[in-house]
Amino acid sequence: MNKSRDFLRTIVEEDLKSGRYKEVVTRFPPEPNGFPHIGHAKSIAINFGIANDFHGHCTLRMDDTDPTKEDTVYVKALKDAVKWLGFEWEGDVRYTSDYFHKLYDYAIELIKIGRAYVDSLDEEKMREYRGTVTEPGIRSKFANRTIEENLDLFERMKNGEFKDGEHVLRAKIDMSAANMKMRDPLLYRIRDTHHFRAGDEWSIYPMYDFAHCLSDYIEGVTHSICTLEFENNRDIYNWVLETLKLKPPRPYQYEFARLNISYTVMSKRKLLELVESGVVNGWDDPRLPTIAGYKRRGYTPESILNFCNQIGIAKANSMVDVAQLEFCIRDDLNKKVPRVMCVLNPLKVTIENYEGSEELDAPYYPDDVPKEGSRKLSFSNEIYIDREDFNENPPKGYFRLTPKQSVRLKHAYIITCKEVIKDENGNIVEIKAIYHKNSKSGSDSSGIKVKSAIQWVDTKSAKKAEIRVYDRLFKNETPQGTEDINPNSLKVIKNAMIENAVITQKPDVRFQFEREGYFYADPIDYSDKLPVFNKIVGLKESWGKKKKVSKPRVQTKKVQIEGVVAPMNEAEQKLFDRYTTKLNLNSEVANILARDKTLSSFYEDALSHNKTPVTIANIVANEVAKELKEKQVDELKFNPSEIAELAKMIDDEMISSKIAKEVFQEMTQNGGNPTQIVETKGLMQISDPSKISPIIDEIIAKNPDNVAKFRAGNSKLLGFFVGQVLKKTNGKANPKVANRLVIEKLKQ
RNA sequence: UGGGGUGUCGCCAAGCGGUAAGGCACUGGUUUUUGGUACCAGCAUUCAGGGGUUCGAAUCCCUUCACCCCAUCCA
Repeated sequence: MNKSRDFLRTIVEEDLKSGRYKEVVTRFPPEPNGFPHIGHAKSIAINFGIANDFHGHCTLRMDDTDPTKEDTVYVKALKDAVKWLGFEWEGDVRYTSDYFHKLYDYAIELIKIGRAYVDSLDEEKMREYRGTVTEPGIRSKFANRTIEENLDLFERMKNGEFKDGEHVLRAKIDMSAANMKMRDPLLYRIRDTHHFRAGDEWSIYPMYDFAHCLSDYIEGVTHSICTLEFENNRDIYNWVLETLKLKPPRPYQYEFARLNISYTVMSKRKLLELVESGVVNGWDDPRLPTIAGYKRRGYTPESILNFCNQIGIAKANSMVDVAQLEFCIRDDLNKKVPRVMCVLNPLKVTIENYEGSEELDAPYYPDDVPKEGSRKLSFSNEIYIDREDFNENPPKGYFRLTPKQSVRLKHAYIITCKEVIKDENGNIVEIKAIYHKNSKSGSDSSGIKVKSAIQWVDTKSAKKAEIRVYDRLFKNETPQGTEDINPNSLKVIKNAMIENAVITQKPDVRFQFEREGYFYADPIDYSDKLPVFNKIVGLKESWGKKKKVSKPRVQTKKVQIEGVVAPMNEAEQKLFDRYTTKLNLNSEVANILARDKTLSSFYEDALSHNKTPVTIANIVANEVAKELKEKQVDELKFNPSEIAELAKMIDDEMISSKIAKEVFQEMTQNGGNPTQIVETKGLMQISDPSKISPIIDEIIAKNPDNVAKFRAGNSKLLGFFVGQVLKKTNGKANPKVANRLVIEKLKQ
């Protein structure tokens, strides 16, 4: 864990420190109705990661409350994903369906205390009665059923006496709640469907909002972490646990932003569409952001996990650049994977002055990768190089083979082009070259300088291989649908030639094909007879890129239209006028006070104790206003007269405004008289220059770099020095005096 | 539109009143038998906009704007 924790870890740490929980318990709770994707990986990394970091544990729970959509194939995929990423769940896999009996009992309990009822409205009516976001809803007449009636009906629902949709169980909360989710949410619905685990035992199934919080509670979860779209559901989560009066400790819900990656889609629906329409070849298509897809493509779990760590956890909706993921896999593979040679697009080269054949020593790793191992490479007068590595009319800056430019064959000799053979259409079909005998790799005494070393394979020993080159699935950064599909997302190269050392390796191996990228032996289609490799990711390229036009950055000044502010009513206007003219408040402060009834009466009250209207106004309009955002006046631990007293101390320069904030902080938390707080805490301001001066000297002596920077014109640093003085004096130094003194001393 | 959220570099993201972290991307340079890697250097006088409070504001207050979520018997 690094120094700056994400907000979730901060919460967990505080809860552990405060003793709210003895141990942290999280859970990864997917619904088994689809294949997991990299968004799930983020959630897995968060939940299991937090549990690991704080020595707690994490459960894996299948949230299987909708029998119409769920299936065991997804359960398997989900379990595989967690395991593949290297995590272990606590105990057995849990299922919400395991808790159906307990959940049913809780529902009965809710009915018994009059907080749940059986509603028999049809779907349409129910929607109508729910109201809209701006209008309150109406309670169903069935909400008046007696407890006995509800109990009876609910039991009969369970027993399968009714058809789907005839009745539901609802929580009795508030049909006019501003939060739409709280308008008597559904708890149970009738589903005459076979459940993949519970079989046909149940005719009713609990809804997410009822099942989830209680399942968390049953499992002893402490921190229930989910994505942002559940923010509105948090109220129900709390309502259920609170009205059931469950024995503490109970879980609390926290939300984070789900993962989006550019050039791909993440929603279950869109993924399903791609698979079903045949745009991709199944859920494990290497172009898909599914775990199965990344796995088949050749991504390592380490790289995915590292990616999850890099992107962080926050609440802002965001879209991560794929480049970040690509960096992670390159970074991982660079350290791990052997380099071999493969020619994707072969061009024959005949070396006219070479006879016979030989075996060349070729290490698997470059010098900067601390790994051992090498293989023998056979070399003869007929080899293949990549067509891209020869150019008859090279552009400027081309480093490879040309009629005039020699090149090194990696691990072998330097060759020079002598003749270009073309077919009747003018296509290059062969290169005739000569090699330089004394330029052998490792014992080069030729003195020839070349600009690059290229990969090659010997025609006699090389094997044919199929290479599947994957590119991003979509053309757009934020694809909407199939219309944005990149038609070239898969290119199959049938005639690539690969050095035979590769073939002797077992599957589940990754290689770097030199100068091309990282490749993975396809776990399904690979055979020694027809090797098939998937391109995981290319090497970082700086040559091709230069030619691209870099978009000129258009610096547009942000212009924003100001909205209209509601005009003040007559009383507010009168108040405003009095404040600005009589009391000399600035218009902004006067405006804040005049428009807020509680604030203005608080202010008036304070004013009766002390006649320094401006200082009091500033405190009321800023500090008191902050408190009143979350509290009612009668909840405040301080009163107007104490605020007036605080203001007086500021005016008398007994304390600085900085200290005043600290005192105010204390007043809000524990109450108390400001004068007393200042006395007991010894917060009286130090304004005597002779006391502050030596401290400044000390700081100046300790920070010669910053002194130099300040003198060079970095005036921001004034804040740094004053800050240090304040720190040394526990905030008591008079900052105005300190400011003046620092400037004086540094100007010398 | 009512409610709930979120705005810090091209993309993520720290920061919680005292010098705007870090990663990716990008741009130079050094090393290099991968146009890879590694290394060095450069990349926010400014935190959605406007006001206010303060010696000092990304952080506190007011206000405006933009985006996301909520009216499934889905989760």
